[in-house]
Amino acid sequence: MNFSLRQLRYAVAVAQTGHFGRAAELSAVSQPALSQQILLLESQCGTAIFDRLKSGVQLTPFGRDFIARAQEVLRSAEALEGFVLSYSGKPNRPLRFGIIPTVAPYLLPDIFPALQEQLPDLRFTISENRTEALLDGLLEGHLDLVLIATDPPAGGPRLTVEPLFDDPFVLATSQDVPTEEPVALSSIPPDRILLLDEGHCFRDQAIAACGLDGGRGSGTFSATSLSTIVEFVANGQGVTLLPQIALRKEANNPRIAIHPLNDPHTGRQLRLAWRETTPFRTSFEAIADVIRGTRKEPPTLN
Amino acid sequence: MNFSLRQLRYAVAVAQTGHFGRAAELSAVSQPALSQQILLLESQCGTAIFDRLKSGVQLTPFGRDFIARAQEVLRSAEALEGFVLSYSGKPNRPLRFGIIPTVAPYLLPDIFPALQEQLPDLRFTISENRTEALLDGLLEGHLDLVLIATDPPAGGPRLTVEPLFDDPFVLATSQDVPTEEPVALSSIPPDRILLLDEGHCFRDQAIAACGLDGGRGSGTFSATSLSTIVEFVANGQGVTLLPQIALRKEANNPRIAIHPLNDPHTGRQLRLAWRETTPFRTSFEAIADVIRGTRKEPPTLN
DNA sequence: AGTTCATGATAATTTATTCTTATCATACAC
DNA sequence: GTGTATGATAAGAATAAATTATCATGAACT
Repeated sequence: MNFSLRQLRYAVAVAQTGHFGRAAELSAVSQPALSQQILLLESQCGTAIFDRLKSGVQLTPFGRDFIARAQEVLRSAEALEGFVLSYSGKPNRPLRFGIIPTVAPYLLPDIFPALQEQLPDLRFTISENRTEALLDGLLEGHLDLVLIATDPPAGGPRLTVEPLFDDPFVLATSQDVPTEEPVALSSIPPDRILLLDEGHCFRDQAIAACGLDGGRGSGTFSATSLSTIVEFVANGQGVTLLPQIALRKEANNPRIAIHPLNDPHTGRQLRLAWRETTPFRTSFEAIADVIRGTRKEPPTLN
Repeated sequence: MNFSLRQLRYAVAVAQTGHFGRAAELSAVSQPALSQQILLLESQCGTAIFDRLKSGVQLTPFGRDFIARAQEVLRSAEALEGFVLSYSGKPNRPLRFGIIPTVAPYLLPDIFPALQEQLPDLRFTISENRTEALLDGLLEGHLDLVLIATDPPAGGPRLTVEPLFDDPFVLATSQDVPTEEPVALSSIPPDRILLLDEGHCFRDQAIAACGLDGGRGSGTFSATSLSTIVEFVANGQGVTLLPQIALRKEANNPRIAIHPLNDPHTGRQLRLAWRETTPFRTSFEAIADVIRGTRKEPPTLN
């Protein structure tokens, strides 16, 4: 009792055509090949499925039940095959694209139109979340692709990380604070530096860049967006680091001043990450290219 | 896209054990054999089903859906296999046994207890009908086995016919009709011979034995059982042929007389018939043996 | 750091399965 | 009869799938 899907397909073909020769043709094999498999199947069943009559091939009473159940097997096998086909190659559903909050508002205006123009077959569902949540979503299968600014930790299903470009940091102060440029981060009083909430990678990066003690929390500030921080800065409540990509939007604020840092390597690297085992690797690589392309074509303000 | 049940079974085994080696053991194959099939399956899918981590094997998001559907395929395949197993070998349901009316009341008292004793695993549903209806039922699948007294016609699914024993005919007359024995059938006035309704094979056989013109119907008689005919005979309305197996019952009637025929070969042969392609051939052959056995063991009267 | 162990992948070979072509057997039609 | 249609059978070639042996890699533990 060890039939194969192939045997079932042959048997159903015979049942449908009522003719071994035509069933073989339908199955794109020679008639003896099909005959042999049917014979084998019948011997495995211990009884005949078909009555070979001169007037044509008919189902035995056993065969009627057998074929009905065999069709059920084939139906579910076809459902599986359809699922696989729909999944492989080009995605047939919106790609779930997660982006960290310190990137999304600044990059999306560039990359979303570019993606729609250059990869019109792809659709997207964008979600904004912190790095950890994004990586979880990736591993759980809730997300297909994430844009982050750190190297994901090992452990768990492996990820492919595709670097996009570097994003240097600059210092934002209120307009009325005189500063010589380029600024040395070490010259800034630690308690003047405004940071995002815990959990934002940009907070950790800013802490590292300024050589601060991460454990200390001023506690009085709570900001989940750079725009909010910029408002604090504009009101003279302190200074902050900003990633360069944020400048086009945030530097419009006339009440703040932007200052380059004396260490030009202070910054972050933006990257795409996806499950190494994704079916959409090719699409993701194309997306990375498109995103890199947006850095050149529209000459950024900053 | 041409996966096999075997590949699906391997994949489900890996999903269940989370371990290629144990999955191979469970599937009773070597680990490389299973690995190869999984790899092949994944390449057919165009994407990975499993993430091979050091901490164990996990399903990819795609793999979760894939395995769920694969299990559905395997479930229906197992249902088919279960059906086949339940069908093959010993029948697991009552065998539908059809018997012609001129045999059933006379043979059943012998063979039913014998079958129950000698083949206790088998159960029966007995139905009484004329030959043509029985053969139809056999071909339609409503009956498994029939006991008839003629050679079934060719055409339609082929039947296996297993002869049981000969059943000679005798003449029944009313008690007050003096007759010299053995009787020559030709000596009987045709219009004195009482016959069963159309469609009973025994009617045709009696007509043939007496050399009558089958077309002619006396019209005034309508009898569907030999017992009724015997009552007619007892009342002096004519004579009839009786099969020997009927005598034990019918010859108890004190108002009739039984006379052997001068041609000892006049009679019928009882036979079992079943579909050549039945799964129960072995059981049917055993049944034939049991029925033949009943002719010897209980020494029949006359 | 180096060693060992566990685990899955890979390679080479053998074994099973499934195909193909050619041919046969049988019933039916004319 | 003779030809035609149909499914079964035979023999050998082609594929598919198994086996054993070995490798590669990362984790665990001296």
